[in-house]
Amino acid sequence: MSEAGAPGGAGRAAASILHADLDAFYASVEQRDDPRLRGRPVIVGGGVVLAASYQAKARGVRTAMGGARARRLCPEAIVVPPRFAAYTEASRAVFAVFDDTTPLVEPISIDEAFLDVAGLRRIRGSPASIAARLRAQVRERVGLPITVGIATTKFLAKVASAVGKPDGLLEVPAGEELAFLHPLPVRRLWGVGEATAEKLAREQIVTVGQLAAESERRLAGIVGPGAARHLHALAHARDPRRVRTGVRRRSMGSQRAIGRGAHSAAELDAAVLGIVDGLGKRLRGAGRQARTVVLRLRFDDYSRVTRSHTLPGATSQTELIMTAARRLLRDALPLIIERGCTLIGITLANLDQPGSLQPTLPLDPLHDTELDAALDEVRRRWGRGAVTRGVLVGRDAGAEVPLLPD
DNA sequence: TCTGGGGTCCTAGGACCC
DNA sequence: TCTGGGGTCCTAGGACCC
Repeated sequence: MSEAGAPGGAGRAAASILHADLDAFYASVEQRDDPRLRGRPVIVGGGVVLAASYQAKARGVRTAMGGARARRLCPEAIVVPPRFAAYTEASRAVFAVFDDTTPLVEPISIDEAFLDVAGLRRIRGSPASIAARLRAQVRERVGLPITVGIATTKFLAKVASAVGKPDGLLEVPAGEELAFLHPLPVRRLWGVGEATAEKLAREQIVTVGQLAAESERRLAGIVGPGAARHLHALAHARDPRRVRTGVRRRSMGSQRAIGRGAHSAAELDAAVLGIVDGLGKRLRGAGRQARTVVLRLRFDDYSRVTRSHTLPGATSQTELIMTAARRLLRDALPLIIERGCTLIGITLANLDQPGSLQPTLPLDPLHDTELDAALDEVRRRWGRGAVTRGVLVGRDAGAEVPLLPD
């Protein structure tokens, strides 16, 4: 089965999805800004490795590895603390290059994005030449190496950039998808992590080709029906997802490590307050509202739990979020005392889901001006988008007042 | 081997309503 | 008196990604 719509009526869509991925992003920014680090093994981060330069990767250092182990593997590595402001600025500059390339840019993270260049052939040339130019511009304007994968689908473009690293350009031409994909290990499939790879290995499924040869039904017995459908499709290079612009984040969170040992209730409360205060600012800065407050805890033994509470209506008010967070914290206190807490975090979810809050406001007698004032009060407290209808209680009890959700 | 901080998506059970 | 099925919402946990 092939996608319709290729120019000239050819049966198959040309490879025109780009996946652009900065190489060892944090470490590359450090090497760019400090000439002494160039060409040398660099590790960003102390406790764990946030990023490693390719010279450090060559020695076996990997992202998320513990700092002690990384230093053992590569004692001559230069360890530098992260400078998040510099990475944010570099990312902004790189995305400006993306935006100059095509209007169809879908950011995935601080250092990677999908770009759709299907409509640009006449004015900007082939996808491969567009990608080459993009790489040159990122190098010139931002001073960073970037790898671009080109394919007919998002997933294959992403795999292509991973295989093409570092500082490379790799196209999987239309028609050659399976030949490219099937020799690769299953771990390359999006959604196969350590746990899933192990389950598959127990069934002698190690390569993408071996996975593709299995029936979806059998896969479902190994990894569950949802994952089976997903992996089966990817292994056959089926991935209909479009490059989407304007995707909004669905949750916003912050957490901090608080060290081992006993923490007083006041300490925990202060930590949560600091986190919630920061999140409230971010939330309001983004013009968003949250309905669900999630408390995340990690314990001495690295086990984790979450506790959540959903508010009746969305809010961006620090006070309301903090009230919910405090309650969650109080309920989790016995667990914290028993197991020892080393990390505490708050995630705000259900962003911009208005909910069905029905506050009651006394209005007697009912005048329009009072109703308006009451609505203003509700909107001030709970956000403008939240108000969609009202119900009259008392005289004309139960009558609905339609309100425009402004 | 030791573990940071930011996210996404899926599953499953219970409550509740029709 | 005993009994359905479907749908939504909420909570908790797990897996995964960068």
